[in-house]
This record gives sequence, C-alpha cells and structure tokens, in this order.
Amino acid sequence: MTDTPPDLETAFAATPPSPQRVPRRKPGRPKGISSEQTRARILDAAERLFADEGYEGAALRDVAAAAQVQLHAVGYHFGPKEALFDTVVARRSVIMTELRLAALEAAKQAAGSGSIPIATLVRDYISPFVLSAGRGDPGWRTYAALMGRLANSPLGTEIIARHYDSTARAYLSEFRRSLPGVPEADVIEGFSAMVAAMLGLCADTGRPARLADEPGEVPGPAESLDTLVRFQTAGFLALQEASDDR
Amino acid sequence: MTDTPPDLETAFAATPPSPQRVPRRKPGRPKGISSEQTRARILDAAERLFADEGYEGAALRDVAAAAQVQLHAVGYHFGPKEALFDTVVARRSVIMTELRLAALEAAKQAAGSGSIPIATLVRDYISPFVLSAGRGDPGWRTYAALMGRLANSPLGTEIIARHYDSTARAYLSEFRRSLPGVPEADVIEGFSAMVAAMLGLCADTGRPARLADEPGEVPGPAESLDTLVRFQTAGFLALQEASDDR
DNA sequence: TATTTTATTGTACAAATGTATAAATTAAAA
DNA sequence: TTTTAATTTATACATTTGTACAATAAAATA
Repeated sequence: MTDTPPDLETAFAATPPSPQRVPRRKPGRPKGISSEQTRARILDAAERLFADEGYEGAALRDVAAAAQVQLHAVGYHFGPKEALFDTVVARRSVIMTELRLAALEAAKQAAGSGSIPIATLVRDYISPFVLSAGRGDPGWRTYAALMGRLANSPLGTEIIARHYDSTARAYLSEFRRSLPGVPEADVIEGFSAMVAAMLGLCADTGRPARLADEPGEVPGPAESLDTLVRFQTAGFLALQEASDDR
Repeated sequence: MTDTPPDLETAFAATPPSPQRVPRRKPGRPKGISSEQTRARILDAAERLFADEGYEGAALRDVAAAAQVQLHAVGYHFGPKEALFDTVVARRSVIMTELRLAALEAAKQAAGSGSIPIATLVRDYISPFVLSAGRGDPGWRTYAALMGRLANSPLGTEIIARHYDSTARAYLSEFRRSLPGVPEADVIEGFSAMVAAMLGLCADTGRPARLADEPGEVPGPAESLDTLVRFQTAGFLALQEASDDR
C-alpha cells in the first residue's frame, strides 16, 4: 500500500516562487514613484502567490521579491500578513459588488412590480465574475483562482462572508421572490450550487481539459457562460416544479 | 480604505492546534499495539489538520501531537509530508471509487442496451459522497471538507486527478451516451458544476446557515441530497434541450 | 536461543518565516 | 526655509518547520 505513483513528485514540486533579485536602490523615499504604484505591485504579487500557494504557503518574502520590493515594504503598507490577505480580497470585491448590485437594480426596474426572471438573476450574478475572469486580464484571472481556492476553506469562508455575503443576501431575496413556494433552504442550496459551479469554472484548474477526449475543444470561462447560465437556471426552475407538485 | 472590520481578527485567530501532551512511554516497540492502529491514528489526525489548516498550514508536529505519537513516527510510517498527504486522500478514495463503480455497473445492467437516465447517473455519482459525509461518521465529514478544500487548488487538482479522474471518465462516458447531441465540452462543464456543488455542500462551511433568515431550518448534507440531485439533473437535461433546439 | 527486523522515544539542525528595529532619503507642510 | 511625515533599504531575531540521526525495546525469524 501507499505505493507512490510516478507523478506524485511532480505534483508537489511546485513553482520555485521566482526568487527574483530586487534591484539595488538608494534607501529613502524614491523620486518619481508614487506609493500607490508600490501598493498595487505588492497586491498584484500577493494575489498571485496566495492563489498559487495558499494563505499559509505564500511567504511574504516571495511576495516582496515578486513585487520588486524590499520585505519590509509589505509590512509597512499593509501591516501583518492577515491584513494583506484581506486587502487583496477586498480590492476587487468592491468592484464585483458594484457590478452585481447595479445589475440587480436594473433588473428590478425592468421587472416593475413583478418578479425578476430566474435566468436574469443567474446571469446577473454570475456574469460579472465569469467575464472578468474570462477576458484577458491576468489580474482578474488570478483573483478568480484565489476565490475558488477560498471557497471551501474555513478561513476563506470568513473572508467571503465579510466581503460577499451582503450582496448574496440581496440576490437571495430576489431569488425567493421569483421562486414562490420553494423552501428557503432549497433556494439557498441552489444558490450555493450556482456559486460553487461559477468558482469551479473560473478557477481554471485544467481538469475539464484533462477529462475531455479532445482537450482542444474545451472552451474558456467566458465562452462557457451561456451554458453555465442555462444549466443553473434549469436547476432553480426544477426546484420550483418540485414544490408545485407537492 | 483597508479599514479592518472588527471580526477580521477572529477570522484569522485559528484553532491553536491542541498541543496535547504526548504521554511518556518507553522507547522501543510497544507491547500490545499493532502498527496499523498507530498508522490509522496518524492518518485521522492528518486528515483533520489538512482539512482545517490546509496542506502548508498543517504542521507535522501538530499531526503527531493530535495522534498522540512522537514526531518521528509520522515520517517513519509515511515518509515525507507529501506522501502522508497523498495517503490521506488515497485511503478513502478507494472506498469512494468502489461504491461509485459498483453503482455504475448496476445501472448499466438495469439499462440493458439503452442509456442510463440522467437522474440515475447524477444520484449514483453524488450519493456515496454526500451520504458518507452526511451520516454521523466524523472521519468522512472531515474527508469531505478536505476534498472541498482541494477542489480548486493547483496541488489539490493534481491529487484529485490521480485518485478520481478515472472514475470521473467512466461516468462521463455514460453521461455522453445519455445526452446524445450535446457537445462534449458542455457535458464536462455540467459534470464539473455537479462536482463543485457536491463538494461545496459537503464541505460544510456554514455559509448556507449564515445566509438564511432562519438558520435553524438549513438541513445537513444528507437531507439535501434529493434537492441536489433534482437541481443537477435538470441542469443536464437543459443542455440536451438547448442542443435539440439548434 | 540468537539474530534480525520493526516500531518507538528523544534530540538535533539547518532552512524558512513573520515581525521588529535602525537608518537613510525624499516629499510635504509650517 | 525649517520641520515633520512618508517611504524605502538594510539588518536582526525568535519561532516554527521538515527532516535526519542515535538509542532502545519488543516482535519476528532463523
């Protein structure tokens, strides 16, 4: 037993996190560079390393090196590691939240006194994330991978709660209005399934390609959006039908 | 910006991983205890800590302490940390695989020359995992949390591939037979969504309860199985309908 | 019974890590 | 212009961590 398969070693032999040399500079406040640029570079590097190595696995030294910054600059700008992590998540969560709430507001307007179609709710919640991760921007791709990684971890759940639960509740409230008679627990279960599928799609682990007979045919997240919306919408509607039959 | 919410601290102040005292014993091979018991205790403890703290976050010392074993016993029985991790995953994956393949074989027999109903495929793949995690056994509950955590991480994806992709391919093949005309990429996307929802449900992060108006009403994984099957089945069928309309 | 193997305990260590301190230099404010 | 605040370099340190080595005693084998 415990026979170690041949590719175990490669699985664990992760990226040697690029010990890039920090260019030698004079100490003291630099001439041109604004601190915002430095902060952004650090956040970008932290985002990447947290996504690749996890919270515990990412070393602040590697973050600093990847950001072309001295170690202490990280602590100076963001405080302890925990705060850096929280800031990384927060930076893009505010954008995501804004997009989602704006879409929800528009859908409410369009629906007037009626309820919003399920397909609209699904699409409005999912598409900001999927399109951000699916279009070229490597920052958003990394962020999506990080969020997927956070999804089922204890620490990640706390952070997600802090930054995303408010919006989730706003959507859930409309889902319930659009699914009259369906028990709250079922709506939440559907919502959770939808979020899990969204994160899994955008985490971009390469598993779909590995499972496919023709890996070249597997599209990226953005191209899969319509399929995802269709799938999840049908799931919600099936809950409605099941409750009608009772 | 970066205002630190009041509950950030509690989020990161994880469990001080129980530095239980290892009882003083004589060195040398112990009298009654079989090495299998020791191995099982170590695996149980590792399972718990990997699930709670992640691969990087779990320290072998804490594993040893939780297993009531000296540090070196861990390395002696399982080799380096990577191998321990792999063994933890492997131990229950063989059971899960057996259950799933047996169910698939039975479904094939029942279907004869026809194709297996989607609802059957969904249920047969999902239920061994959900029921194992949902029934009381704390070992399986922990394992489910660990697998959820692995799902979207680079390392986790490699390990899952090694232990679960073969079974996944067997099911995917039947899904495709039961969904004629649906592009392979769509079937895989649906399968991925189903797995993500299954893992999210069983990871048991407490998010559903936190999102609910009446947290007491949110059932456990086992009670949610039927809802999950209904939701995912409808999703697959919607892919079929969409391809028929074209 | 004599010898080898197995399964422990106990100690040690080099590498890595988060955090803190000191010094230097520029920008901004008074 | 003088003073204060901001941002960086450079170094240090106590912990933690994975792994290795040495010793011991029970079990298995010859």
